[in-house]
Amino acid sequence: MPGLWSQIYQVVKCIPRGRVATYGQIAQLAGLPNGARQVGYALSALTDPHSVPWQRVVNVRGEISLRSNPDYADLQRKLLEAEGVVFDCKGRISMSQYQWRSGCGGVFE
DNA sequence: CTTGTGACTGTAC
DNA sequence: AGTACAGCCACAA
Repeated sequence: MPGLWSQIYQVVKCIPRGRVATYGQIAQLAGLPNGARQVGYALSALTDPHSVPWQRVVNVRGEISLRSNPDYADLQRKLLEAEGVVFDCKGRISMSQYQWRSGCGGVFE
């Protein structure tokens, strides 16, 4: 039985390439309807960034959040652009166009 | 157990 | 559009 954080990581891994998801969305899919902050905390505590597409997680406004590491924010944007995600002049993503619509195999739908 | 902190979100001004 | 505040949850001290 995986813990809540493992559940969060699992959901993040389900985000398809070229798509993004919000913290609240992931929280809900992971079983934490009000745990958006916890999702951020889980990602900040990520010990294995290599196996989790954390770059596909953004806030509900379509912006990159990263508070303590603006350095990583730049990396996140680069990675997303490499996947085909386009940022507008204000550094935001068109969520209506890129937000991931859950479809992890049937359970989440 | 209480307090502070954080990669969040929604409402109000 | 931006700023301020208040809920929210898990973790460290």
